[in-house]
Amino acid sequence: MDAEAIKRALEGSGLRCTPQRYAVMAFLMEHAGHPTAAEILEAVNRVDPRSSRATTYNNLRDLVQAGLVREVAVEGRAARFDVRGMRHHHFICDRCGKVEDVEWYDVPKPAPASLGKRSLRECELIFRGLCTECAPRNGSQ
Amino acid sequence: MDAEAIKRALEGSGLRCTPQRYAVMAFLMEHAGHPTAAEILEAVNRVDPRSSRATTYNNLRDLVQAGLVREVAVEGRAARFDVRGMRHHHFICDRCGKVEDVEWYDVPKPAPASLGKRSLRECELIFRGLCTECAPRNGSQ
DNA sequence: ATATCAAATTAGACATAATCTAAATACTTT
DNA sequence: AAAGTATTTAGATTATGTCTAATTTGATAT
Repeated sequence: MDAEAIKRALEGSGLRCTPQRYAVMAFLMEHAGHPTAAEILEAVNRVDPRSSRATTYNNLRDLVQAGLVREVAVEGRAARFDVRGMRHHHFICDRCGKVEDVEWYDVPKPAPASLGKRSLRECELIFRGLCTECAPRNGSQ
Repeated sequence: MDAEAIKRALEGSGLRCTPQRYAVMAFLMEHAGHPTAAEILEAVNRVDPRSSRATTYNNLRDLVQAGLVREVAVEGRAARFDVRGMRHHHFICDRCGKVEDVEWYDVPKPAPASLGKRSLRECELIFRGLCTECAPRNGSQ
């Protein structure tokens, strides 16, 4: 989509806009499905095969550190990623494990007493249940 | 702690109360620190070395399926577990990755429109920031 | 332009986490 | 006791992620 915007975002964070790094950002922006590192790598190399596994992992780490990308908190073995654009919550399907976005709304903060000396940066909601595909075939299987 | 309660909980879910399975439950009930499977295995075998890795993983899977144990949604490589006793939210430290419990309070549900046909079972909050230990040494390191 | 230097990329080895397989063992019910 | 099912086990296998050391790239200063 907006090549210039990606370039600016990267350089604004002190990261060079390399082809590999750009490709990771571009893919994440076009695919809100919370892909895993392996999926990102495969997708990037499908278009123009020129990123190694180490580079993809390095870039994901750098982008997360720069705050441009977020590692989503889900159970399950592989890390999943998100562009940190619009804030949103997450819905995780009990049955198929799919992770979907849910429109953002503000969440009441916990009582200061239960936070103690901790410093709070953000709150995120995780909903669980059955996704649109899995809800109908409820109890069964 | 309450050996009989664990036994009843297991059998109520159609699971035999084997020494290995019991040990997993007992350990989880005494340690609210969201241990990984490897930590559970090691702790169980420290007391009375008699559970294999496969068994520990099998039992954790069974206990999660039975709804007695929960796999906590965190980023990071290793799955972490919880007894499904008192409800609580989670706080994840940005710096050291520790996962701590935060006292439960009710969370406003999302607008029906943003859920669509999905069926909602539960909402859980994830807080992020710096834990009591990491908050002081803020920016540094 | 060219030299210089730090940042980024790479292949492949390594490490860690989780699952699978096939055989042995332990309960439960008859 | 016999039969049948659930459970456990060691070790192989897969999946995921990290590290290393060498090379390449790209920005900056000359």
